[in-house]
Amino acid sequence: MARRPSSDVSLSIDAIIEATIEYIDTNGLDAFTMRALATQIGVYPAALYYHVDSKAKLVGLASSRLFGDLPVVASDTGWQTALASIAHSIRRIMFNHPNFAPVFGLTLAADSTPAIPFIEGLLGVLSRTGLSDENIVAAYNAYLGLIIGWVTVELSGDPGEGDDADRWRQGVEHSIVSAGTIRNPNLARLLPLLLNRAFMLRWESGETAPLDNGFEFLLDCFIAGLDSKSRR
Amino acid sequence: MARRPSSDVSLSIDAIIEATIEYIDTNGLDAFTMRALATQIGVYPAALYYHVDSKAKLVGLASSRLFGDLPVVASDTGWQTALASIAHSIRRIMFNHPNFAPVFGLTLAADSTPAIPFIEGLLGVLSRTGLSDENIVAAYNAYLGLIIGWVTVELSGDPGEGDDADRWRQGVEHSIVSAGTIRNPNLARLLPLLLNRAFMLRWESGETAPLDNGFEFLLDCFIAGLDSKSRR
DNA sequence: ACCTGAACACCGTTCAAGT
DNA sequence: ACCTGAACACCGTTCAAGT
Repeated sequence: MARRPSSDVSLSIDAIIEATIEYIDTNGLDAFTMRALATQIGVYPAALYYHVDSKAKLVGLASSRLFGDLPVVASDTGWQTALASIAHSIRRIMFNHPNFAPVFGLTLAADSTPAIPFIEGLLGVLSRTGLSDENIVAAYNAYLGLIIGWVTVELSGDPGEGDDADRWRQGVEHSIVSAGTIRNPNLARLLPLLLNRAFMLRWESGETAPLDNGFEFLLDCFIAGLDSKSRR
Repeated sequence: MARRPSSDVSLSIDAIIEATIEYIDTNGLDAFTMRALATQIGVYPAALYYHVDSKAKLVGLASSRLFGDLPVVASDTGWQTALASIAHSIRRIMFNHPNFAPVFGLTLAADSTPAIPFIEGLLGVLSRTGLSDENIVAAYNAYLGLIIGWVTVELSGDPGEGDDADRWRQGVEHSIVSAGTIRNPNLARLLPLLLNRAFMLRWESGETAPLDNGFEFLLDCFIAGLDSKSRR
């Protein structure tokens, strides 16, 4: 309850970022407030503002930090293998911090200086495709946005807990099933495969119901398409 | 300033949703509060809660509404053309409401009953590929998540206005340029093509600096990859 | 049924004052 | 330099009371 002045805790921007990640991981993004973070650290809320500009920037810093130690890929593998490997690494990181899903996109705009070794490595892999420089940049954007964006929506939309969510779940299921009639033959045919396993037709987020098939399919298509483009 | 009891305004869930879209489009998501919305409508804040459960659900309803009238694609075109056309339609809708970027992902989890005609049409297009039912579902998820997710991150990360943003922009540019040295040869070579035109290396969001090349490249790769998969 | 008016329990952020 | 203590200007949401 009472905040301890806690002379043993030395505040620093790094410690604040680490505490932010820990708090959001365990309590969720909605529960994250500057006051709650201050209480957890054992300090007055205003103390945070000596080290941090605003709550929004702090969350952005925490999100960027998560991508800080991306593995640098070995340079002796084929670029197809490397691209698949990097994609799985990023998705794994995001799945390790699902509560950050709504803000992962911010990382792609924030100051990414610490990610430069990763960027350099990725550009190196893409350079091995033999594409033109213009197409390498296009492929870089296509690839990064595809991973971050796709997994972001995969992890989005958790309805939360409680009876309210249960009623919501049943309502969604009922409205979908009752729509799969003669008017919607494709929906009716695919219904068993779609229920809670497809975007717009699910009631769980990727955290509890990952869409592995969809992600692998997308990655396969992208790499295959990149391959056919590079051979031209 | 003073709220008018305004006997001429009849409140309804539809009117509230429309007002929400208008407010967020013009003032931004951060500025959107239940109190501000009430003031704009000319009603007391508590009045909104007679029609709406919570602010979060209202924003979700507004986001879903934006996708409510997606064009149903003609059934006589090739599936490749249809997929490209639908993708561009969705991206256009999202670009018409860039302030909704952080919540577009919610639409893919929310109750999507009004979107069922669109879903049925998309499943019909994908059925024309000749893929197995399992792969049709995988392709459905790959495709929808790719569009919504990619454009979401494309539109994310606007740093806002003001001198603060200007200093941020220059700081990002400087740190990138100074990193493009002998240690990072690929970054150095591609620098002119990357600056403000690539994820993690830009200081404008897609709203002011769209990444058309990246999106077209991704769409091309996906459709080409889907094509090669369907021929097997 | 639908809205008012006021209140409750919070927020992010600022700032003088301490050390 | 770094944190305290208190305050300011807000929030979302609830609820009795009105009509």
